[in-house]
Amino acid sequence: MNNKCEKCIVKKFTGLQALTSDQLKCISDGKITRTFKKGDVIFDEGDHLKGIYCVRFGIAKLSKLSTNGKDQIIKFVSNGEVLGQRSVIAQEPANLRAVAVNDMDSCFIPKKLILDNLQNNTSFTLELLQNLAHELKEADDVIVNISQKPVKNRIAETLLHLENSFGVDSEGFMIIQLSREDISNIVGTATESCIRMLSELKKEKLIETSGKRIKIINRNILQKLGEGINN
Amino acid sequence: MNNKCEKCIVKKFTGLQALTSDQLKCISDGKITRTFKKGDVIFDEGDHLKGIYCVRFGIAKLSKLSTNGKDQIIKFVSNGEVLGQRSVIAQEPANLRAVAVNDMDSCFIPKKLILDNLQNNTSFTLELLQNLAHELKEADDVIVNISQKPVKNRIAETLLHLENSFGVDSEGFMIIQLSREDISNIVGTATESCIRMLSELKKEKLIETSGKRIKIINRNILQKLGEGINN
DNA sequence: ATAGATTAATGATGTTTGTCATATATAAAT
DNA sequence: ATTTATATATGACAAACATCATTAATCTAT
Repeated sequence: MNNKCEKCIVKKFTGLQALTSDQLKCISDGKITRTFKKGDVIFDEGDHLKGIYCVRFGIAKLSKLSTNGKDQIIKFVSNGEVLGQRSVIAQEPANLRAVAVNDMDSCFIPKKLILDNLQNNTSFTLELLQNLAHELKEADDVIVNISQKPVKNRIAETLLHLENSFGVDSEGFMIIQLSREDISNIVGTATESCIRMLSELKKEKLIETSGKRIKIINRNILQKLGEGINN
Repeated sequence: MNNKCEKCIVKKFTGLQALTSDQLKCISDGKITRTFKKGDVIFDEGDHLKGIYCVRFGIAKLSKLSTNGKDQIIKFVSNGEVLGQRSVIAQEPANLRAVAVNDMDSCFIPKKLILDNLQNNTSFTLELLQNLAHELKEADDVIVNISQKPVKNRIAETLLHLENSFGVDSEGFMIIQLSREDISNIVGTATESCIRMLSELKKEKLIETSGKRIKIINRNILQKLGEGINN
């Protein structure tokens, strides 16, 4: 569905730098791959990352533990997108925890290679810059939404966003399957509140559910809700 | 107080690129300066920026209008820091609005010069990359705080952060003076709620106020509040 | 210095959201 | 297949927060 491998940063810089280093060649041949099972911690807050992960297949969630014990989900990363680049670029410990939402295949790119390329490969660096610029915009938008919209509206928006990012199966159910707790940790609310709102959306015939599976029925009204329009 | 001009990105790249272009020289001589008065809009959401602003003196706030009519403040920018780089780098319209909190002097750097340097000046590009990486971390932290901590705790944290960023005068009052509405737009709450919480903090002898001026008295307890510890 | 406008403060009240308790459904393990 | 654990659902209630109304204080302009 969402096969963005042509956007994968690995391809970008293998193509651009014409394989000057052995390491680079090694990676482009796909030799350093890492697989994770659903629930595996890819890296944790405070970890010193030895490289970045390019997701070949699967979905990871990035989250951060709050002092109140809740684990706020910041964003999801999937096919062709990259995990851990901020920490490696800034040469700082990871600010977020990365956990596999599904079974996951990734390509591991050692830190050294990244840092070498930062020095020598302008196209690569510019690509990263665009990446961070985009992430920053998204983060700012999340700040506005989360602080100013009520829970129900945030859930509506989250559902649309998840459907849009990861697609639906043949029956129209969203591919990504999250626990109610995960959803509540995206919108920043109590799990019970999240469940209640989903029930409401169900009663209002905007969504359907079947276990963890969620199907969006009335995209229009959900959209309006997401934009903060309540009736 | 907070004279970070040695960190100013202008100095960074004038120093590093040894003034190869006339434009560059012109800027480093401080010829293209722009001043703003308190309340002036430097740029607005959706504007196509023709360059970035390096703040020489003063403070600007970056905010974004929510669908509920509230103007969420995302961050402040002051001496030696840069405004508008994300939009120029990404070559996108501004995602945020920038308004002068004080009278403000800035150095305007035309877009063309930035983009040229992105192609040719690795050190400059790396500097920007570090910048964005840092901003992204800060934005992620804000997401966690704003979604998981109660208003009072967020206000405590905000006050400490503002004092820390902009310093205090000889009497110990914070240099930056914001309206109650501005503070409420940082923490994402109603103005009245914000005022009530400030009154509470005053009763608890954690802060003192005199008009818009705020002085922090008990830094320790405020710090604990900011960390989410409520007694 | 005074009038008018804006901002701050506080009370009363209603809404939203969180917490705790408990029931039901679903998944996992033996 | 049956038990055990875990996730989902819902009710009852409490806490946090928003909204509206009103008064007090501060700022601005003449």
